[in-house]
Amino acid sequence: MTIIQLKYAIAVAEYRNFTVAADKCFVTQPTLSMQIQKLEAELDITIFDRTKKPIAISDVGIKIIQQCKKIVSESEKMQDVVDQDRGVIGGNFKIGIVPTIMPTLLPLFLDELVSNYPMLKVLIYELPTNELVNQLKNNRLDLIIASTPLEDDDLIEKPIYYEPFVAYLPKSNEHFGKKEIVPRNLYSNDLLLLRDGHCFRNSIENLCFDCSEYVGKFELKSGSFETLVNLVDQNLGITFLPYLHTLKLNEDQKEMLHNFKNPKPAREVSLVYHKNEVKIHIIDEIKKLLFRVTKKKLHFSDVNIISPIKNREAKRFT
Amino acid sequence: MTIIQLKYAIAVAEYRNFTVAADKCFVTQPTLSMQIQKLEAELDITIFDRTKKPIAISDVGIKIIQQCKKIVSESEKMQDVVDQDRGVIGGNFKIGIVPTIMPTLLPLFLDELVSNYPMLKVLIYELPTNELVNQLKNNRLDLIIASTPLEDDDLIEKPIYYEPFVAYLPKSNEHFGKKEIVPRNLYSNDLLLLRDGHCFRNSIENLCFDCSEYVGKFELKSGSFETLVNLVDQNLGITFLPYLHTLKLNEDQKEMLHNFKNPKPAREVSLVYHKNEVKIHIIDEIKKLLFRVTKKKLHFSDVNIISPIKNREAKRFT
DNA sequence: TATCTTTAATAGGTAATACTTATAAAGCGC
DNA sequence: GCGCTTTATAAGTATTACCTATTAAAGATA
Repeated sequence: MTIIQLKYAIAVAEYRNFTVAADKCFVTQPTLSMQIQKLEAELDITIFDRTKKPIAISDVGIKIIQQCKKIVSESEKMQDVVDQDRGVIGGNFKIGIVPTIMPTLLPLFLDELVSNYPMLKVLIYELPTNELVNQLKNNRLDLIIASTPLEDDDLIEKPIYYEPFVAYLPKSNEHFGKKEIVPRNLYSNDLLLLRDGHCFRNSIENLCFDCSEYVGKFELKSGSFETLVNLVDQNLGITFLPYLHTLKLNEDQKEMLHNFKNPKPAREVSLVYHKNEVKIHIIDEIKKLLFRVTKKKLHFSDVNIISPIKNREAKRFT
Repeated sequence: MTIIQLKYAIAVAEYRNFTVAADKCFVTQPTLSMQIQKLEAELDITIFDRTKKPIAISDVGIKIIQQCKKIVSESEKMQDVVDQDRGVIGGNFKIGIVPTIMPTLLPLFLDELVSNYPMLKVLIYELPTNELVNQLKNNRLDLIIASTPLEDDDLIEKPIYYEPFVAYLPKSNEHFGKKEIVPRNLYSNDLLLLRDGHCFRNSIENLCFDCSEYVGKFELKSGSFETLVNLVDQNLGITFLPYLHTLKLNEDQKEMLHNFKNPKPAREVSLVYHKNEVKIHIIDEIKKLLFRVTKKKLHFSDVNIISPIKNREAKRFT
């Protein structure tokens, strides 16, 4: 059994086609076919059912391919170990970011990251928190940026900034024009939120309302803050926006923003990575960069940190 | 980079000698030397400092060897995946057992296990709980038998039996001869325990006393229940014995046993394994076997389960 | 210091194997 | 049936993992 054989098997599993897989592996089809045959012979199983179109993977084959991926993934970390020892910032680096953080945070650091480290190939993935954690634990991501705390013993969280929520109220709302808003004074059935599955929704639910039984006037399948803002503008309810999202609003819209009373409700945005992460030196560099670019824009201290996990109390940070 | 190269590197790291390592790998010394050189060249590092006697491992080499072990360990699981699919009970199977469970439980099942499954090579290790958990998480053990709950999200616990504690009191003790004992009526400074580090000690501490500040009359460096029994026989204090340990006492000693009042304090003894364990079908067989051989001897139901983790309350099991 | 012992590296040759190209065979759509 | 696609097989080549024999270097011993 060689690592190359495992890579070939993974390729066939992915492309369901020996010829294409061989091409992607930069070898000829017979070479790949023979190596797969040898692997199957050594393990005394059939991984692929070649009679099916496209090629099917046997039951045991599915488990074998999973194990192959694990081995190949670990073997690819060998170079990372060396790079880390040398302090080299290079190779592939996969960052996952939750959708509610992505649009405002990514533009702040991506350009500088890629130009500072030309050897580094940065791959960005936008996924919900649970999926990010899943991928991180399965070594398909090196780092995630999400709302914390996540309370997972395998993961390390390094908070980058605390981002307060700002209420976005239509002129008709009874609290419009007030200098400071208290979360619990708002009515839950006015509240417009992103679709469920977003950790942002959990945060808001922890903040003031139990929305679990609240169906709402709308079911927002594809949720973006832009949509929510537009709905509020049409007088269909109120919403909460993370502070960074409010910076891009136009002047008319900014008049509808209402700060919460201190301690402001806020989300904690952190770098999260596996405790055994090999590329820790790269994460350190990204952490420094993020600290630098966010501290100009985010300078809030007296905040209540809202957990993205359901039914967790807020923690005050001063 | 081949898996064989990684195995060679691990062997050199273990034996600190190319010639011996080559021998253990069933190849000649030049073969092994050249493969190590190729690995070092590919990674562009030096793993071994050949000028030192015995051979030294470089700083980065230590990390590399760790990674090598991970890859080799995962690659050896490939056959386990196949075996599991076929339901084959074979190959190496490493069981770790805590010292306080080992002497009474192992004789109950080991013989049957090895004779039922002649293809299975069982390796038994006796270690304290924290070390067992550590080895289990690092894939050096397949299964551990320990006092639970351990409260670790990565591990699955399958309770096998509940073993009550029995008080072993000298004739001079004020409770001697009483039909039933209540834990909290005993005095902590009479209590003889095994050395710290044993989870059993934590269990007892959760049971009735806080022994953390209690130094005791003795410091028992090597702790066995036999020693404790002998000390009690010499009127130097009292002790608690797990029920199975009391079965081997002689008639005179059995007179000194005193049952606790229901619900009896008891420890929960479980199979503990990693949630991603590949050899789950072997564990299932062992579980069935253990259920069968222990249910004859252990039939207690109204017990208080004492946690091996410090400062945890007992849970009643009826 | 000279000699012996131990151990790793090197040289040169062989056997195994991973790869190539060319071709055959099988399955599918028309 | 015919052409198209895809995998398996055959035969040859290049690579490489391995061997034996030898050299080189470092320590130990006299």
